[in-house]
Amino acid sequence: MRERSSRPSSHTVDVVLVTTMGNELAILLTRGVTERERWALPWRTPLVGDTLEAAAGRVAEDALGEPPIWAEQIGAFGDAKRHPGDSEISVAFVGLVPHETASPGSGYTWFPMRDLPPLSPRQRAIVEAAMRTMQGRLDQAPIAFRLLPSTFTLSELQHMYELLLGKRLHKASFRRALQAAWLVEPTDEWRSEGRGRPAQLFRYAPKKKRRPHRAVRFDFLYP
Amino acid sequence: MRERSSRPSSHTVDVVLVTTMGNELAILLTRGVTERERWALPWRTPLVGDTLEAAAGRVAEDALGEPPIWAEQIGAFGDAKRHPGDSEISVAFVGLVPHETASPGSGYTWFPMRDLPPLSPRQRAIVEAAMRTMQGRLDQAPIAFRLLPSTFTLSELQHMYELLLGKRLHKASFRRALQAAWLVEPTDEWRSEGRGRPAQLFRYAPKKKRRPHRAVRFDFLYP
DNA sequence: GACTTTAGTCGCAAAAAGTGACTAATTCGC
DNA sequence: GCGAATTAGTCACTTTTTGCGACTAAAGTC
Repeated sequence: MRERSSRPSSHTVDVVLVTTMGNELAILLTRGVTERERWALPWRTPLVGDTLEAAAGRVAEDALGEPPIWAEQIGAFGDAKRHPGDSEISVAFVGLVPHETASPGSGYTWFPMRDLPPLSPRQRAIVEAAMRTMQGRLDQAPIAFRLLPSTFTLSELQHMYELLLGKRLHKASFRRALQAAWLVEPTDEWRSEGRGRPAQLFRYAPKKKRRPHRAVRFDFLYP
Repeated sequence: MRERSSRPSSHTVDVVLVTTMGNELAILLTRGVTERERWALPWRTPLVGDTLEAAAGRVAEDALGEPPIWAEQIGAFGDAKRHPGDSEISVAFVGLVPHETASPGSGYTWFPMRDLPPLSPRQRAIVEAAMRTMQGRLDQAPIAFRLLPSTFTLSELQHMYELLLGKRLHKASFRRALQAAWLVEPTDEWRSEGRGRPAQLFRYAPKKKRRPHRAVRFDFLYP
């Protein structure tokens, strides 16, 4: 092993772990090791030879005892803003975790997105980017399905999407898009949930689909 | 200044500088400083206190004498794959440069995308990601316009998009999308380009637009 | 003047998206 | 038992967007 490789890393892997808590999104925070007075995203310094993805997975397992059902790199964040671990740059990831099976270890707490404690400027930026990245992936990867049990009602699925996207969806449109994408198939079970008509249970069962063909759309955004 | 900050960085900023050469895309490569036998993406170790964006701009200026007309971070790349500079991770950027005004410094050469020399696995991955990122931004930011002179014909603009996207576009659809986005306005000049009807010159002149409202689309891709 | 070449536009058909309103099956209050 | 309330599921209509062929316009070539 070369000498340079044994030098401590100047970058950390910071992970935004997102889950659903009741009717809103929550992210996992921890009391900073070095700065005990404020909350911070879970992070670690990657081991030598570790891939970034592996390091992110390890952060999640340290915090929750299990890996996220989906994770993706957001990017590298490093500027004048201070980081709790004093690292020069943070390579940030966003990961989704089903709330039922994930039990935070000691020192870790779920915070609802609507009511986050003060974070460092860099970490605030990371959290915002995490939400954008996750929401942008929702219609490109079937990640919402894995936050639900293996069978679910279409209303449950729609509510999951609404929660993750942070906006209401029209029932008929949602189901139409779902059908067009060939993503779910009905089971022969129904679930009666208190009042109202029982709902049919579906399972995630994607079928091959031709790639949609599209030209330029000039969807320029003016924020 | 803290002691830790004066330690050399373990990350580099690698930049994929893209330009148009004749009828195809080209990227800028340089003979590696440490490994002279192979070509590599231009890179540098960011100065202490530098933002990543600033470092990327500096790389471009070192190589071409001017900053890119657009640049965006692709992400951090760091795995088992070897990097010419031996850095643990590379924070990669993609930038676009108009070919006319950019003159590569000594040791730098434009290579057409169709005919790249052997690169390290990590840098190959970076180049591929750079293209995806750039192409994904084309309909979200007016970056193609800045590769053209301040006035241009719509055919020139369409050819630029076709070059960057790597696919043909339908003329009428392209112009319709352009009109809907309120991005260009006609000048009162016309250009006669040899044979064929003279083309009207346009300039980039964006007007405010309401944000398009869209629900979930389930455009899942099966690669 | 006929032909070629490039620019620019029209208009239709098909597909996709937004949305209100309907039917269906259940529980609750009485 | 029966109507109101509640949730599920579907239909039908309208509007918007997209793909694309075909047309007209203005230049050069021979």
